[in-house]
Amino acid sequence: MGRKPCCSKEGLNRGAWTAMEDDILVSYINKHGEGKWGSLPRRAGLQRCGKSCRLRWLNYLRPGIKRGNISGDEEELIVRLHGLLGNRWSLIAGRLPGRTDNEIKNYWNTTLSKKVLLPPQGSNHSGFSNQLQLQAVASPPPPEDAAPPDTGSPIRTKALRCTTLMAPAAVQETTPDEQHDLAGDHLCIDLDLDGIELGFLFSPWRGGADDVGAAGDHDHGLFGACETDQAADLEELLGLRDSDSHGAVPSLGDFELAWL
DNA sequence: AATGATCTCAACCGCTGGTAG
DNA sequence: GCTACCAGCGGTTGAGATCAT
Repeated sequence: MGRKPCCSKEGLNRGAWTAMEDDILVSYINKHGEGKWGSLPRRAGLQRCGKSCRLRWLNYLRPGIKRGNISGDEEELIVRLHGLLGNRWSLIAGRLPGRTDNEIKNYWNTTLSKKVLLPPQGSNHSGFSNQLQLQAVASPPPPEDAAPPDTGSPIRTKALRCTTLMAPAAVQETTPDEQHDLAGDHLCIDLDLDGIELGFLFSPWRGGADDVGAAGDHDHGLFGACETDQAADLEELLGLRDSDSHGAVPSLGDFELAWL
């Protein structure tokens, strides 16, 4: 569509950045701020395309970037989020302070994808719990009325329509049988994610059906109806629950913000 | 020590979504 | 509504590092 090809200009530097180029970029951004990547190279006096500058800044030069040594906790978080979100590296990176999407993508492709594909039986030498391995590897079972088997595809995180959000209080007012229904096949949420019902996607995080009867009063999060540690974990993973402030119910707006 | 195989990760490429005109 | 531009995303590449023989 007549789009200007990036980096096609003759005379632009390509490949690895030099220390001097890094200095120029950092000092320019420190002085003028991020943004306007298209014109930044010209204004900063860099022989690079805007995309290259943006990438260099975001993945390497930005303050607060952690490099290397991805911890076990971070690794587990990546696996869990990947099982939920798929290759949405920027979203996953958003839950890992100091990590970039590029780094997580690389780490997944070179290390974690192999680990996760290891058969779960036998020893647990990969460092993941068996449950975690299953969650990461297995696709959730499609709901009966699921639209087209777009299988293996994780959540499409762009919520198109939110039809129902059942408050935990409402759940608690239901009978035990109703609670069972609510927490059985789906969680108490009906978010239409481009044809995919969010509830079933979260179902694998639930414990067994036996857990349902144990629903207590202490969990009041968005996924409170399923009343499992996994649900609580998921809320934290998605930023829907502040680990320090148990009991806070996120608003729908919070929920959407957490996804988008 | 030499050499080929494998791994890692920074950078590039092409595409999409948002938006201003 | 159409077009063009910009920002951002995810897949891929390739140079350098590391490992195995």
